[in-house]
Amino acid sequence: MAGKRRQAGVTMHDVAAIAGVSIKTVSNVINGYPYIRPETKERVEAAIAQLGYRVNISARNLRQGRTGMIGLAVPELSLPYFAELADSVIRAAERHGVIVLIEQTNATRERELEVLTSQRRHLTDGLIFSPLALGTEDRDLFAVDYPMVLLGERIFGGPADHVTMSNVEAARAATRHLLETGRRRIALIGAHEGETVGSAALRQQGYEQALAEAGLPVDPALIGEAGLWHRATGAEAMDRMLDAGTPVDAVFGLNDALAIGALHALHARGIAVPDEVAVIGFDDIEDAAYASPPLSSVAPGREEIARIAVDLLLQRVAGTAPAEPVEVITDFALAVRESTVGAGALVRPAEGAVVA
Amino acid sequence: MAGKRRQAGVTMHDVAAIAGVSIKTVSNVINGYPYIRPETKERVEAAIAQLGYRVNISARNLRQGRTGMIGLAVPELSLPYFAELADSVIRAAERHGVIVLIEQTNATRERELEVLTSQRRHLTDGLIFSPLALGTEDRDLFAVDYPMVLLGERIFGGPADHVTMSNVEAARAATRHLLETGRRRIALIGAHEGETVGSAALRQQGYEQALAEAGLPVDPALIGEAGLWHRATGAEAMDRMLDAGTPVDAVFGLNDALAIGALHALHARGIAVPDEVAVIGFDDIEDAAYASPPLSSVAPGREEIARIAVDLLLQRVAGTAPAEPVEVITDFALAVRESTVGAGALVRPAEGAVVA
DNA sequence: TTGTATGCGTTATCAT
DNA sequence: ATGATAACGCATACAA
Repeated sequence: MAGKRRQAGVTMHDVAAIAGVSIKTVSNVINGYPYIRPETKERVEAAIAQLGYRVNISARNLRQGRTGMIGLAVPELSLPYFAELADSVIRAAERHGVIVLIEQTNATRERELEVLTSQRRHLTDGLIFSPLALGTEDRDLFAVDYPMVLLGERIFGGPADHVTMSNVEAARAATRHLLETGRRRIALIGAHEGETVGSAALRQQGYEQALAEAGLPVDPALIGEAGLWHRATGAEAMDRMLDAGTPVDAVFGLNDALAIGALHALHARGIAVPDEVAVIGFDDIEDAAYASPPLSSVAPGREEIARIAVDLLLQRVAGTAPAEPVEVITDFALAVRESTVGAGALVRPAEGAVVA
Repeated sequence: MAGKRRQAGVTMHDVAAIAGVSIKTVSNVINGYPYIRPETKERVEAAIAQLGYRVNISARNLRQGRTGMIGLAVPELSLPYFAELADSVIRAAERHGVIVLIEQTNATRERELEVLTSQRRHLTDGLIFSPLALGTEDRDLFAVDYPMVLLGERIFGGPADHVTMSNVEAARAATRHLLETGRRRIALIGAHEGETVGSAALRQQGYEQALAEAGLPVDPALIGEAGLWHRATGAEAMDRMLDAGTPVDAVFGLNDALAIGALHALHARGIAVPDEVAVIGFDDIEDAAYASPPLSSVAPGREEIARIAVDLLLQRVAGTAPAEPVEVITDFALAVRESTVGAGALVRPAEGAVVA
C-alpha cells in the first residue's frame, strides 16, 4: 500500500471489462453522451461504483489541452482583503465548474515576474493576477500568450483585460465624508511617495481633490508613508505622526489594515474615536465592521470584481471575448460606521449604512 | 490565437528538431540529467528559449503518476484563521517544491464528503483536510487510498495521520489566566451543546476543569451557544447573555472571531474592557493583536502545524512514513495582551508577552 | 553520452 | 448505439 501506486489504479479499461462494453462506451457514459441504451448505462455505472473508479484528470487534460483550472495570483492570503477576494473568486469559478489555483507573490517583484512565466501557467487555462510590485514600466510583460485578467491599479492600458474600481472617486468620497462631518485635519496613512501609479497614488489623488474642493491645503505633515499596507505599518505611521505632535482630527487609512493599525495606535494613547479623531478605511473587509469602534470604509464590491474577472477570463479561454483588451470599472459604496459618525449609529455593523 | 490552441503548441519534438537532437536529450536537459555534453545542452537550451517552450505538466503528470500538488481543504478562506493556515501551508509546501490546491467546504457535511472522493483527488498527490462537519461517526470514511493528514478536533484515532494541539490543556490555561487575574464570572462563548467531539467540546472541557480546580461551579447562564464561530455569532451570543442580565466579569471566546464579536458587543454597550470585563480568545490570528484593546489569545502554533502536516503528508506520498497512522500534538502558548491585563501591558502587540 | 520505442488514461475519429 | 484505434506530450527501459 505504502506510496507507489496509491490510486487503486482503476482505469476505464477495467470498468469496460467488468461492464462488458468498450472503453469508448464508458467514456460516453461519464461524459453524458445522450445516445446510450439505458441498460448499458446502468451496467457501466454499476461497474464504476463497484470499482470506485474516478476519471484521471491528468489524462483528460492532456487529451483536451485544457485543465479546468485557473490561476489566482495575489500577494498574501494573510492579508484579509486578499483572503476574501480569493474566497469570492473560488465561489465564482465554482459556478462555472472551474478550479482555482492560488499563488502567493509576497508582493515581490521577483515572484510577480515568475508568476507570468511559471510552469504553472501550463497547469491553468488562464490567470487572474493582482500585482503589487510590477508597474507601468513592466506593462509589456503582460502581453502573454494565455488568457489573463489583471486586477488592481498597477497596470492601466496594458495588453490584458483589466477589472478595477474608480479609486480616485472612491477616495474622494471617503475624504469628503470626513469633511462633511466637520473634520479639517485629515491624516492620510499609507502614502507611497514618488509613485504615480498604483492604489496609493490614486487614492491620495482623490484625497487631495476633496481637500481642494473644500478649499483646504494639503499639509505634508498629514501624509503618512507606509510601504506595506499591513496593520503594523499603519500603527507605526500613526505613531510617527502623533509623536511629531501633528494635530489630527481624522485619519484616512488607504486600506482597512492601515486604518485598523491606526485605530490601535490611537487606542494605545487613549485618544477617543471618533470623538477626538475620526477614522475611515478602504476595502471594507469583514474586520472593519467588527473593529472597536466599527470602522467606516470604502466598499469596493469585492464579489462583483471577482465575478466579472472570472467571467471575463473564462470568455477569454473560450475564445468568445472581444479581440481588444477589456477594461471594466466597478462601482463602490461608502460603508458608514461608528468610527466616523459616533455612537449615534449604533447599528449591527454588518448592515452599516451604505451610501452610494 | 483566440482560445483553441493557446499554447504555442511547442513540444519537445519541435525543440529536438531545432536543436538537432532527439527528444530524449531534450528531456534530459530539462530534468537536469547530469551526463550531457555541455555544447549539446547549450544547443537545446537555445532552442527552448527560441521557441519559448514549456513542459506540458499534464503530460508529465500522466506519465509520472504524480502531480506535485497537494490539496488543502478548509471551511472558508474568509475566516482569518484558515486564511492564515493556508498561507502557512503554501509556504511550507513551497519549500518542498510542491503546489497547494485549496478547496473550500463551507463547513457543510455535503461538501466535506465530496472532498474525500472528488475527482480533484486525482489531481493531487495527497490531502490536508480540516473538517468541521464530519465527526467521529464518519471516521471510517477517512480510510482512503491516498495520503491524507487530518487537522483539527473532529476525528481522533482515525485511520489517517492527524496533527492537532492539546485543546483541553490550552483552554484550561486560558481560563486559569482569567481566574488568576481575579475573574470569577467567566462567560464561555461558542459552545456546541450536546457535542462530545470537536474543538467546542474539548475547549469547554478545559474551561470546566479550570473552574473546578478553582472550586467554582459551572453556571449554565455563562455558557453561550454559537454554532458558527464567526464574529457575528460571537456578538450575538454576547448580546443574548447581557440582555438576559447575566453578571459577567470575563469572556472566553472559543476562537478569536467569537472573542472579537464579543468585544464588539461590549463596546456597543459601553462596557469597558478589561476594566469591567476581560476577554480572551483562541487561535491568535493577526487581528487579535490589533483589536482595540489588543486581544489576549491562545496561540496554537499555526506555522508549526502547517509545517508538520506538510512534512508528514509528503513522507506519506513518498512512502517513507510509518505504516501506522501518526498522531502529532503540537505546543501552544498564551499571548497575553491588554484585553485581560489592562493598559499596564501597553506593548506593541506583535510582541504580546508569550507565556508557555 | 544519446537515440528509439513504448505506454501513461483519456477523448475523438472514424467505422459499424 | 457501440467498438477499434489513433493521438495528446512526456519520461523511461533499453539499445547503441
